[in-house]
Amino acid sequence: MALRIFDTATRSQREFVPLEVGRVSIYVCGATVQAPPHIGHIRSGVNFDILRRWLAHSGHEVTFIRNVTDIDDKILTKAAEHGEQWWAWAALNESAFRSAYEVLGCLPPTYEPRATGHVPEMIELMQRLIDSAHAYPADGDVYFDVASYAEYGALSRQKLDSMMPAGDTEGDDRKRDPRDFALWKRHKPDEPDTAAWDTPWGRGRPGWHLECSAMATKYLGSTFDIHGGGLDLVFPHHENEIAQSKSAGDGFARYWMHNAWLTIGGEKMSKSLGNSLLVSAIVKRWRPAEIRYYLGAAHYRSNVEFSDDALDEAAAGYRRIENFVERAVELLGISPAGSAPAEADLPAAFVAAMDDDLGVPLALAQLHNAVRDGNNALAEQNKDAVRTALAAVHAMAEVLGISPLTWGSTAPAASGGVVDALIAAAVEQRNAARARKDFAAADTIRDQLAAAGVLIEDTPAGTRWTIRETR
RNA sequence: GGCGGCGUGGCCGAGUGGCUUAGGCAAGGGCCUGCAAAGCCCUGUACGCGGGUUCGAUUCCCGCCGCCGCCUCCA
Repeated sequence: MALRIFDTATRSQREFVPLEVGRVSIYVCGATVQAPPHIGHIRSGVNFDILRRWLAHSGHEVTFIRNVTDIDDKILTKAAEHGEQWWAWAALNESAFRSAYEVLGCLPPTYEPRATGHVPEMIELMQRLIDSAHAYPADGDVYFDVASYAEYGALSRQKLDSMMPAGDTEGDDRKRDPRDFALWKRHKPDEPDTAAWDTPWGRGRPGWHLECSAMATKYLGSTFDIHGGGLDLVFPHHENEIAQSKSAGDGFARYWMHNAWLTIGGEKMSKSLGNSLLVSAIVKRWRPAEIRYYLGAAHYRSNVEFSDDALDEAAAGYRRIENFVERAVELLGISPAGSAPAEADLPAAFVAAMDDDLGVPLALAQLHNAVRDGNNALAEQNKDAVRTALAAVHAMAEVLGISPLTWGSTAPAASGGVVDALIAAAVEQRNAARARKDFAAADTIRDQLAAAGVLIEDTPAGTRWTIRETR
């Protein structure tokens, strides 16, 4: 059975068949770097990272492009507000985005192109559109002639006639039709000189939609497999990309995937609503692997309502997996840093769940079942069964990007020799107290260690201890 | 006004015309433990409201209510 994905264009599940056997090309709309990332942005990153991992795991060589929109109206205005050059402001936020993706375990894109680095490609695309009468220059602006593309509105199922009248009125006096959208915006006197590039139609800067069409086809070819992004990009952004690229004669994306929201108080988290929770704040309260578990656990097309309790719960779920893995590694004597177990065949139910439009919730249930099997094996000290379970757990978790073996743990050895020695000494004293049945003394030591963030567990194999970050 | 999504047990969150009613978290009971912790076993009995179709609907159809998204920058 092969992967089936829900294609926004058809509003139905379609079997995924790549253009070229064994290779997959994916373009995901990344950030407009006008502000630092909030966790909703990274949810999208995690969702598409899981897609990518699943495709890679099922034997595809994946080319994954995530762009950076580093020039637009808001970048200019926000940079000005902060007294920064627009390019410095964009670079600052771009690096915040990149590190947020990285911190939460998203594999780096194959290429991460910036809009400002692809002006020649955009000019070339505009020229093709003008030559074929799908676009027209108008006093320094260049507009796409929406009426020239019969399929306009097909992706979003919008009819031009029934759209709200308001919309983007900028340049209305120069547009042939108020619904035409800007491919290129002429330079305005109050904007920095550095934010303008020369074109055959005058100096100016790219419109939002043009860059993605230009960059997607540059890196992936005129027809590619999957185009992704957040649900809010369906209209107008993706609709406009399709109009541009197909009018220019490109085949463009074959499947469209859109992730739903991280909501807060029932509403979409967004920069403009002012209800954003920045990644930089969240990572101070939960470990990255726990946040990753939280963001990835729900189906990508479901809204996820943010709450502290929900994140605590996700953290508990992750720790359940982590506890098993740590104890299994101890029993088997594998060094956590080094030799990960050989990859096991994934359980059929896990594969079936993932193939069903990335059914992570059901796949995660399989992972937890394997953890339970592993815990039972651990209780019996059955090394072979533990090894099997560990391999399965790691293999499944790795697809989801939440394997404790990859994330590393708060394992004792990581804390350094001196701390290790001190804790070991305390544990030794406690065990001596227990041996002479002085439980009051033993419990005092345990409480003191707990206050310092060291948790003690007495197991059949002896006392083990772990350091847990307190928050 | 147009287009679209959602409403499941204490909570998060899957799923399905009946059959075995996911998984996690929390709760209660038990096992284990000096006591814990971790873990394991057992328990809860849910599908917004009103109709309809059906032998049977949470699942299909119609209506209603509520919430949310897009149509303007937005993952």
